[in-house]
Formats: sequence, structure tokens, C-alpha cells
Amino acid sequence: MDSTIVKGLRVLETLAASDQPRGISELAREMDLNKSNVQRIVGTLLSLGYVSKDSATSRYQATLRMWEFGLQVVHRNQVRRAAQPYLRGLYEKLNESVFLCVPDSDDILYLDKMEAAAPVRISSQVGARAPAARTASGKAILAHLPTEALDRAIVAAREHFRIADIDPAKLRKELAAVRADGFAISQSGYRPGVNSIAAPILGRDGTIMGSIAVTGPVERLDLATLKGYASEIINAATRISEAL
Amino acid sequence: MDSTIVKGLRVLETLAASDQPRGISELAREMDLNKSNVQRIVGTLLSLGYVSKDSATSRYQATLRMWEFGLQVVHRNQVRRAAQPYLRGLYEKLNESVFLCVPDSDDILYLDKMEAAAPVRISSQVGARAPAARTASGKAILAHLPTEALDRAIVAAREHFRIADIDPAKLRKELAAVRADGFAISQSGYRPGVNSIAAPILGRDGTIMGSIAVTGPVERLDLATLKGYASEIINAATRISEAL
DNA sequence: CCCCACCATATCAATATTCGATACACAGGG
DNA sequence: CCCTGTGTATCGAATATTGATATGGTGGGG
Repeated sequence: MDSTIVKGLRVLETLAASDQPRGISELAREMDLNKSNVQRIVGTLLSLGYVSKDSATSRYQATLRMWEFGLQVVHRNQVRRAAQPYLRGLYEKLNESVFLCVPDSDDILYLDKMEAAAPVRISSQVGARAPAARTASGKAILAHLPTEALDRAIVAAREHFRIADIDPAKLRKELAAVRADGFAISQSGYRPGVNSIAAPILGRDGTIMGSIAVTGPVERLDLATLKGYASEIINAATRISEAL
Repeated sequence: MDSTIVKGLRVLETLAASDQPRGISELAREMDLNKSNVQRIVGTLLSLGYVSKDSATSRYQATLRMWEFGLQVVHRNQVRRAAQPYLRGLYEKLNESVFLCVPDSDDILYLDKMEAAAPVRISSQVGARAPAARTASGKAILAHLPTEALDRAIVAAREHFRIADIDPAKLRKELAAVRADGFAISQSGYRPGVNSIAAPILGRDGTIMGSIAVTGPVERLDLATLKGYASEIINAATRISEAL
């Protein structure tokens, strides 16, 4: 299982997630690894350019290298490419924030967004992960998942995001409705004060590829307004599906 | 030197850079590694979620995981945070594409941009690397580099980007002018038909942190127009520097 | 002012881990 | 229907990784 790679990437992830530069001993303690081991690993990552060293303090931090490679993957992403013009179209038509989500190992990932110029709070949601069962985008995806994947996703939501208050039976019922309607709605389900409506993007063979969602504050996007956008969003999602 | 990590990341980079899913033998041949070795490495990356397997064809490709972690680093980037409002301001005032660059191990990296809605060609320049000596953004950075770093950068430009036609003496002269003027200009220097003007962002201690640039087609942005934007850009860059 | 405690870093023998030749099952093409 | 390619599993040998230990440097408290 190449444990050296596992450790190496864990160190890299830790550094990427850390606000400040980190020292060797500090990392070793926090990650429960041997100090010498961390020293070697960080040294290797340094020589590969994934990590930089503040020579004054001898502390290390992640560089932009991961981002650089990661972007290559995103730029090639077919769903993103297909969705981009429609995201923009929706945004310009409705003047609300529009998101693109994709399923990623049992939860969902925000892949792209179009957003009003200067939002009040800096919602750096692109690149973030969210529990599928709580968001409109997520439910649009879950509704079209094969049953065994859905089961895993429910378990994952409870474990990974420590969400205990999901009633599987109730969720399954809601998802059946989503499948029938063609759209999913969330009212303050994930972020309080935020409502949204989402529609699924399906591949040629009917497998779920992602979803697009319109999101905004409850004051502006009440249930009636959301439902008014339904056909607009379903239409866009369908066009994206066809473009795949 | 933890050669296992080196190999692991090389495999990951190769997959991230590859358009199509790759097979084990293929990778092994291309990367000059043992087939068993690649198999183990890819298996490890798979179990860590950095790579996914197309179970039909048994081919592997990079997932969005690297991007996810990479984004965390970008989002925290101080220069990017400080520059963002000014980038937007410049874009709205001038109605031209605006870029933010940072120096990164001997060349430059495009960190952020604000761009007209639907550009003719899809310039996915964010995340891309460019030879510093050829671009306005790069020259604005080079001009404020300590001499030994500048020497390295010139060598790197010739080797890494295989640019032989850089005259070091001439470049140094140009950079002195850039330092005096406070801005750098490029006319079709890197991408033919593209002109741009850039100003440096400096840290508290005077070290170069990055640069901002306005870029556009030669027809619209001729030399006179570019120079007309100079004070605008220098002003923004200075404000960003102060915000750091 | 000096000591001590902590740090990053270097060393090196021991061994756990990676390595790669070999083998196998499977798929597709000639 | 073989034959050459693939992905995958196995296992002894080899070696790269490991971690206790040592060193030099730095900063803070007495």
C-alpha cells in the first residue's frame, strides 16, 4: 500500500489546510508521526516544489503547485465545460448566484459558480465539499444515484459530516419526489438563511453527472419564487445533459 | 529522498496532465518505471481518492482531489485576497482583461483574472505558467527581483521554456527602465496579437510579491492606449502593496 | 547572562517496505 | 484459436525507509 506515499500526501494535505507555516516537530506531534520521518517527507516535498520553506523561521507551507496541477484536471472536466455557457446564461437571466456541483466519493463538490459582483459574505464555495443530503444540489444528485451508491452516501453523510438527524426513509421519499419533479429544493437546509433549487445533469446513459443550482437569501428566494425558476433550471440542465 | 513519494507524485502529475484515462502498462512505459511499481502506486493513489478507476476499461485518471486541496492554498493567498477588489475595480473601469501574477520558482504563475464575459478564445490562463522575461507581468516582477534571483530566472527562461533569443544585457537594460517607470509593457512578446501593461506589487519590505496587468488585442490596446492606463494600474498596484 | 528546553537538522544501523521478476486471467485481433 | 497485449496477484530479495540518537542553533526565563 505504499505507506510512504500515504504519509507524504497526508503531510501535504495538512500543510495545504493549515493557515500558518508549520514546523517539523509541530507536524510530527499533530500527525502522530516520527519527527525524523516528517523531516524527510517535508524535505522531499520541498525539493519537488510542493512545499516552501520560510528560511528565517524554518517553517514550511504548501505552495501553489497542487493548485496548478489540479486546475489542469478541472479545465478538462467535461461537465464543467458543457455547463459553463448555461451557468452564465442562467445567472444573467435570473441575477442570482448559480452553482455547478458534481458527485465525488459519497458527497458533492462545488465545481463552478457564477455570482453577483461583490457578495456580502465571501462564499468561497467553489472547491468546497458539502453533505449531499442537505443541499438542493446534493439531493438532485442523490435522486438519480443507483440504490447502493445512495445507501453509501447516506452512511457517509452521517459519519463524515456528523449529521445524525437524517431520516433515511423520509429522505428516500423526498428523493422519489425529486426524481418525479425533475428538481430539488432546499430551504435553509444546509446554510441557514439560504434557499436553493437544483436540477440534475445526466449523462448519455442516464448516469448522474452533476447538478446546477440557483441559490440566494430566503428573503428574496421564497418557495414560490424558487418554483417559478424550476422550468428555467430544468431546461438549462437538460441542455447541458444533451451537450455531453 | 523518499523516492516513493517522488514517484507517486510524478504519476499523479502525469495523470493530471493527461487528456485521457491511462492504463498501467502505458504509464509504466511512458514514465520508465516498473509495471508492478506503477500498479502499486496507482493503487495507493486510488485508495486515497486522488485517482479514479474506470472499471469498464481498467484505466485510471486524476480526480478533483488535488484541485480541492490546492484551492485551499489559493484562497488563503494574501496577495490574491488583497488584489481582488482592485482587480475588479480596474476591470470595471477599463473594461479589459486584468490579471494577477505571482513569482513562483523562477517563472511566473497567473493567480487570478477578471475577464470580459465570453472571450473569443478560451484563455484559461489562470493557473498557467509563463516565462517571466516575455510578458509584461513577468518583467514587472523581474525588475524588482534581487540580482541573483534574476540571474536564475534568465537561465530558467532559456532552459525551461527553451527561449534562446533572450539577450541578457538588453533585458537588464529594459528592466532598469521598468524599475524607473513603475510599469512594464509587452507588445506581442509572448502571445502574438496580445499587448499588455503591468505594475509591480511590493511587500512591506520592498520584496516583489506579484504584479497586475491589463491585457488585450493589439488593435484595441496600442502603445499609446497602454501608456494611458499606466497611472491607473500603478495606482492600483500601489494600493494593493499598501494593503499587504 | 547563562542555562535549559525546544527546535531543525544530520547520522546510521536495523528492518520493515518497496521492488520487480514471474505467473495468471482475461480481452481483442489476426 | 492462438498470440500478444492488457491489468492484477504473489513473494523472495534488496534496499529504501525508519526512528533512536546526536548535534548545533535559537529563544525565553530565571
